[in-house]
Amino acid sequence: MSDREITVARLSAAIRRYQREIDVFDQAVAERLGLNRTDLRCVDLLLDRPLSLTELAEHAGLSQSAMTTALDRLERAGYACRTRDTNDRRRFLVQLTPELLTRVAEIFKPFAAEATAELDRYSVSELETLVRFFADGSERRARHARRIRTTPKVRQQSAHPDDVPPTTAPSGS
Amino acid sequence: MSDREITVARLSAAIRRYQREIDVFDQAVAERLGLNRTDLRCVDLLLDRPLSLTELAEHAGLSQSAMTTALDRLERAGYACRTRDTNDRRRFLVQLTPELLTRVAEIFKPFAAEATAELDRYSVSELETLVRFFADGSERRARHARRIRTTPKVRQQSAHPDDVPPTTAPSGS
DNA sequence: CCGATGTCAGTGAGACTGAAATCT
DNA sequence: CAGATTTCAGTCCCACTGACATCG
Repeated sequence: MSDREITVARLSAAIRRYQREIDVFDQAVAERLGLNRTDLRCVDLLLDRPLSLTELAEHAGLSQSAMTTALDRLERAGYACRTRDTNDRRRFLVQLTPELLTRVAEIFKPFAAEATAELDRYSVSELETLVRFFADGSERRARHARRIRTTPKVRQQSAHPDDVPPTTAPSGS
Repeated sequence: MSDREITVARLSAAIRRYQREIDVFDQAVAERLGLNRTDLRCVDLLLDRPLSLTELAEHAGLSQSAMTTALDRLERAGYACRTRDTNDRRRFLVQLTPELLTRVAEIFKPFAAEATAELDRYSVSELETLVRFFADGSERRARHARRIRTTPKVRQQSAHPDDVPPTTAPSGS
């Protein structure tokens, strides 16, 4: 096994662990805020910019009804609010409250400080390598997610022939 | 704004997008396999090695009861099986079936091929930079997840004073 | 009136707590 | 019997579908 192969193997393992720790971390953040993972994902999306309910539902991968109840939860928690769109009075924009922004900042401050300090230990060219890697990885994952969703399933025989073999994805989870 | 600051900002954005695309990708994989996200997480854990039900529950962050029903689903789908532990006949080990391994391989093959080819465009020293970054990030996230879970909440006044202010995390999500 | 936006009602999946069964 | 492992029963949260109200 070459040096390169060894390093690639270590990188694969490191990425796998990284993904798991992101999950653990996000779970801790959600619990601290008293939110479930779905609501936290909505908060993350809203940190970029206010969105209408429909837009939010699409980005979060929820139905409009589910989005309505999720948004009700966020409002009841005092983390978001509906503000009528002045141009189109059917719709509204969802905005995060200062309350939420404050709490998020409190939670992330120590983490962000450490992460920033850590980045000082990387040269600009190393940082650019990282940017390239993450950008490529994002693009590739997005592309293959589409492939996986759209590729027709090969005839797959169930291990339990008495089960109904679904043509479309079973249990629309 | 210095070159470094600009690159750091781009890196932050790239990482944020990366995390979202991982979520989208995992969702597509789960749907293709006919699993929910919880079950997919269990599969991911079992790819490393067989685990007892209790171990699996702990790693997946589930109660033992929830783990039982999740495992029932995986068995019914033909993706996992319970095999008695010969040493301790109370417990069993959960193993993935060849059926599942085949399907996972089919799904990931094009993705993995592309990712491997992409890595050829990085020097060994660049790969080592990536390993360092992911390892540090994992460790930091794990550590701060513990901090977030254990730090006592500062007296936080709810935006809705009529709500019951929970001492522990509400809605045990 | 038609299309778009958001809400409401009813249903089902899945996770939790707590009690029970089985094995060492 | 005590302790560990897994399962069962009942409950609750949350997402979905489909119908409905409202606005442009």
